[in-house]
Amino acid sequence: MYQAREIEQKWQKKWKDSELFNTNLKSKKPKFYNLTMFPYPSGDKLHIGHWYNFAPVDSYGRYMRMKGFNVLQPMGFDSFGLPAENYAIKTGVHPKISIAKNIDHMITQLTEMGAMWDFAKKVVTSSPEYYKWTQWIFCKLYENGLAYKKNAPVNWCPSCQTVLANEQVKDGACDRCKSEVTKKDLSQWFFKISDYGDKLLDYEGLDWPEKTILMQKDWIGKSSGCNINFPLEDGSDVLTCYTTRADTIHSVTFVVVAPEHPLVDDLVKGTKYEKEVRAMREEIKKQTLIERASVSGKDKLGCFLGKYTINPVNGEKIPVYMASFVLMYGTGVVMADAHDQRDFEFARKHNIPLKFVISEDGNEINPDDFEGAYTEDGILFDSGDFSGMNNREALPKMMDYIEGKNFGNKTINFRLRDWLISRQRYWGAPIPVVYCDKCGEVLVPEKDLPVVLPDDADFAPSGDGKSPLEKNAGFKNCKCPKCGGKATREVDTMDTFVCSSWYYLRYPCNDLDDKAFDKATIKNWLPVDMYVGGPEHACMHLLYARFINIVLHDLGLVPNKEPFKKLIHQGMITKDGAKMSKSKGNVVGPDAFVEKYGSDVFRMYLMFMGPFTDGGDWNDKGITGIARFVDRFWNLINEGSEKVLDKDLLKKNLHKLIKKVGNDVEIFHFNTAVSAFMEFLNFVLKNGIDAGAKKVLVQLVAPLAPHLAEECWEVLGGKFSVVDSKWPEYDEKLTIDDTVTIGVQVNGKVRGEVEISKDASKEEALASARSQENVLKYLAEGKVVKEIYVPGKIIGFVVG
RNA sequence: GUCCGGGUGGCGGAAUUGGUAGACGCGCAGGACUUAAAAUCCUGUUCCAGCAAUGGAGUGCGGGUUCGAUUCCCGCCCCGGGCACCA
Repeated sequence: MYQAREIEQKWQKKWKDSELFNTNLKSKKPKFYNLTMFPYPSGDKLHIGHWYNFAPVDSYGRYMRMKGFNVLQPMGFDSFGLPAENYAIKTGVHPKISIAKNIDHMITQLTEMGAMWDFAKKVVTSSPEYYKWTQWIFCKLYENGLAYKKNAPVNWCPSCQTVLANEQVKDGACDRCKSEVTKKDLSQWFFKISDYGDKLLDYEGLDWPEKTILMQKDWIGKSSGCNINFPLEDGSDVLTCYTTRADTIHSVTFVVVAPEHPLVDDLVKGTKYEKEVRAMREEIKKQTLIERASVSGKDKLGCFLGKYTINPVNGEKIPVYMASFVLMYGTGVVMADAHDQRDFEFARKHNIPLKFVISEDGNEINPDDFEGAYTEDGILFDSGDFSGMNNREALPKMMDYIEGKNFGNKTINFRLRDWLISRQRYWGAPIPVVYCDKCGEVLVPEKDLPVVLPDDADFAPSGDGKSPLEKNAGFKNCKCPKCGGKATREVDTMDTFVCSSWYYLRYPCNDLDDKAFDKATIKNWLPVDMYVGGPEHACMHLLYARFINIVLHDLGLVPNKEPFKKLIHQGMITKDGAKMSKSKGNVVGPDAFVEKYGSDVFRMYLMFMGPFTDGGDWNDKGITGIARFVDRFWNLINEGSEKVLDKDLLKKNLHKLIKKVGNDVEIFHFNTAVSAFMEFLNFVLKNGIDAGAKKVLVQLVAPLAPHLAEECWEVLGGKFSVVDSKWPEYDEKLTIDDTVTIGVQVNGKVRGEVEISKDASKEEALASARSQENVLKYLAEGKVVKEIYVPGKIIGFVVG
């Protein structure tokens, strides 16, 4: 019986004492940066999801180490943020204290996992040594015009009492606490990520899941179209509309302005429409994001602004409206027509005339005969010189025409908004800016960093939307770094996603006190070769980190443009099909299973459950299969019969196993790698195994069951440590069988099977198939009209 | 609404440049060992019929292409995820 707990503790101690996992960054071996998204030290325990994510990453890292790479596999803690602060508000325990305690506990558990974390390089984002450099990065962005403060309607979470970035709002609700998000006009800090749309759309050289790239692309939302100028009839102003559908310009019968557009006030000022428009705007503002989006087209709010404008292509006089369905995207003004469903419905409601310019065959059609918009592509009519053309083919030509006539100009738009990074909360990195009576907004110089977060703040939210630091005079009042005069500090803190957007740069440079990172070290170690984390970060952390890295790259601070070369997402572990959560009370804790079966069994079971990217549903029962496997493995190594029945077959199967396990681990298919071990074990328990094969077997299992392998390796007289032994090689020839068993089909139905040489000729194969009684029986039913032989796959007859 | 994934035994899952569907494990049934139990070992296990050989059905549903389809094509249904007034 394998004494898992005892043996695992023995090796955990030895690994620690020997500093086996402290990566020597200067080694001559090829580097491999193996990274998993660092955990948030909330609660004080690793949950099953952490294990499911981390253990396979470690298995992969161990495999790469045995393949001869100098593997850097660091671990750290994303320790700023709301959970710690909310916990503090609830219990009165300072986040600094609870975070330190949780990190300690998590390190103990992470060690029990038996993973080769390099804790010597750990980062803790809430430590001044770290956030000093988060602030420094803020400064770099500020100095280059990429960080700015502006007053804007922003997402506000009434429950978290803070603003949120667009990326942190899901279905109109706070991504953290699910409260409904409202809009609030506040002065906030932004990072100018919207300038980086095109650079972020360049995925050259990245080995990322298609889906993740697609999600980011959708989020960035590049669209090309043109801005078309519609002069007001009275000549007082010009309305610039953004459209991707310049082909419908001849059907435009009205223009619509977004309610938030400053132009609305100018247009109605001093007219009889002023009062009505103002009331309508208030009503629209009262709607939440969800309401505004859920109302169907014909119920949209809006009204006439009392002005007319001229369609530049045909000189027609058309009315100007304001409506809730127009967003502050593009120019915030759109041209409207019968080829858009929203426009169509809005026009019907307000009795605005409509006309078509596209139909299936180019013959004139009339909106009066239609219930809704005509949104299909087709042939243009009533469109001047473009009549008779396919609308999609005409589109680029019409844009050229519009530009040529000076009616407007081609332009590109992105859906991506600037990243709102200020938070009205205590537990975050202070924004290194002060406000001086004399000098105005002043950036804190590098020599004065970090701006230290005070320990004595009253972290309870004030309820007025202001940061708790507002009331901390010791923090707030300061001297201006420029003139030495009286000044106050910025009291907002940074979004934790800023902290996590550069941590991967810090790990290999963690011993530097005088800079965030060292260019030469970065050049050696970045990009991250393998990055593993949840898919929910596609448009948050993964986008932010790319943005920050690209900025640092553009500033010449980081050699590589992209931070993460290969990306993989782990799936989610559920319980009875439901997401595990404390509130549902269905959380499965790993500790009891580790206690009972040991870490190796537990992590191997998680890997055996299914493909890594799929996740799975937790079931207490299945783990016994892995426990049995480990016991049988242990017994085999210690007392397995060395009397081998078939030496050649043993050798062949061993080489097949080497190939299979290596290939599977490389693509994170741990489930089939474990299956292959079981099959091999079942084979050698019958066939017997020799000492050489035992050693190879132990090496192969080392990435998946590190403690078991280390102990077996010692038993077999191997030199410490097994992870520093060379991964076994296989002979391709030995992995191919000389004979194959293939099926014989008659009219597509399997009627027998034959064992033939792998390179048997068609004649040999067919002859062998005809020797089967059952096959002959079916062949006798008619005349053979076709004979099929696919070597190694199938023999087939078609009987007519 | 739209764009991605996915749907295989009682369960987790294997197998796709079209070629014997169900590897491996769990569970279950029977047997061995034991006074007994646990543990362990052996045998069986997609469903239906049959002692068996074997035959029939079968990879969400309905069609199609093919000697042959879980795999390719068309049309649906269901589940998971992303985006959602972006003009």
